[in-house]
Amino acid sequence: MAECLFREQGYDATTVDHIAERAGISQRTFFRYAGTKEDLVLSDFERQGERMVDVLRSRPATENPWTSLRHAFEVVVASRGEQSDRDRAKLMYSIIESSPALRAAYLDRMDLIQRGLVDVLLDRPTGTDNRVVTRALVGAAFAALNAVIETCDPDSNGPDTFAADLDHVLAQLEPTSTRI
Amino acid sequence: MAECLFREQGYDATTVDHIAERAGISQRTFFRYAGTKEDLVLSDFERQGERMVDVLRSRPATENPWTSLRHAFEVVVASRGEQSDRDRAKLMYSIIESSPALRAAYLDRMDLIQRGLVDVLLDRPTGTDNRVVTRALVGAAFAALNAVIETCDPDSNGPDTFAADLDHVLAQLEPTSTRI
DNA sequence: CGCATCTTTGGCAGTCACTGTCAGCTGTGA
DNA sequence: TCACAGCTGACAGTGACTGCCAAAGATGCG
Repeated sequence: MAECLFREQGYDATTVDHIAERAGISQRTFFRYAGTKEDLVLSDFERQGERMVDVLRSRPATENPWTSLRHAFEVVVASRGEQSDRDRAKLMYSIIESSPALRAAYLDRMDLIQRGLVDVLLDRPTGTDNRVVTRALVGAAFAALNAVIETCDPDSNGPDTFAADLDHVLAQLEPTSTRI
Repeated sequence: MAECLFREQGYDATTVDHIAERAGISQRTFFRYAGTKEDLVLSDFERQGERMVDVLRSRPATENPWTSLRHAFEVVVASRGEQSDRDRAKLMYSIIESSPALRAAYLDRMDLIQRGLVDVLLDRPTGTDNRVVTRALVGAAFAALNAVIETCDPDSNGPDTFAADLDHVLAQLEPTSTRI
């Protein structure tokens, strides 16, 4: 819906009034449902984040955290299965990148997701209760994920290059002391 | 100046009009100089980022990137030398944490700094020109830095616990293939 | 069906950050 | 003293967002 407008005239140039009019509702109703103009773009990521937390919680507590995080990232990999999904993701990221405020909000959501994952890892009976290192570990894994998302060649992308790239970068980045 | 107001009544509750009035200038002049309300808080970090890029560029191109980044982070360590510096940093981070929008903007600046560091590393004649992995590496190092900043016990902080903590987390997080 | 009640919706006014424009003031050099 | 450049402030406007209230619609019950 609104994505079409964003794609056509850009995120910043599209006013909420315009979106509401196109949707056939009042501006007031728009804000009641969407919460925020940013949420139109970012709510998808938020939902992905929640699923990542769920997946992480479902992993065995004795599993290597790095491996568990890789499984959580499967949520993102899965969201890029079809070509149409990949096109949509590409569009979303180009919209996000087009507006500084939106990109900032996106990074904030990512940060919140990371905090959620950290809490899950700290809840494990095994493993350290070292918040700092766990926070850093999750941040590092996300750095790998975001690097792949960000730098992933947009076009001519084979079906599952994404998963392979992610695995490659995660392997390169795996901490020396993988068992923290 | 404005920090006092932020400390006293909170960031969001302090309007630009209020700040301008306290500074004895018009709102228009405020915006001409400060650019943005957020910049009042974040310009310090921006300057730190530039210095980090300078430091990284001054390191030998053959140096292990992880080590080079640690040297760049010395900028942050140095900015916490005195107790008064640490108090100020604590205040700044509490202000940032108090406003979602401000935290988002902070994360955005951090991201921009990382991109700057990535470009420096990619300019090195030695080393790979693998953007994805380099991006992830810098992100991982920043994850360590931010984890320490974020989780650093605010009070009863010995003089240079910060540097020690940072070294510890960076060591734990150092990628398996430290030489990428 | 009629009525009461709850929810949904829209309009209105207001706040706050931010911008463009323009007119007035200030300082500087000729 | 005059001309010109730069700084400053007032003003009006935009765009996201909120609180408030009244109208409209849906729902339940006798």
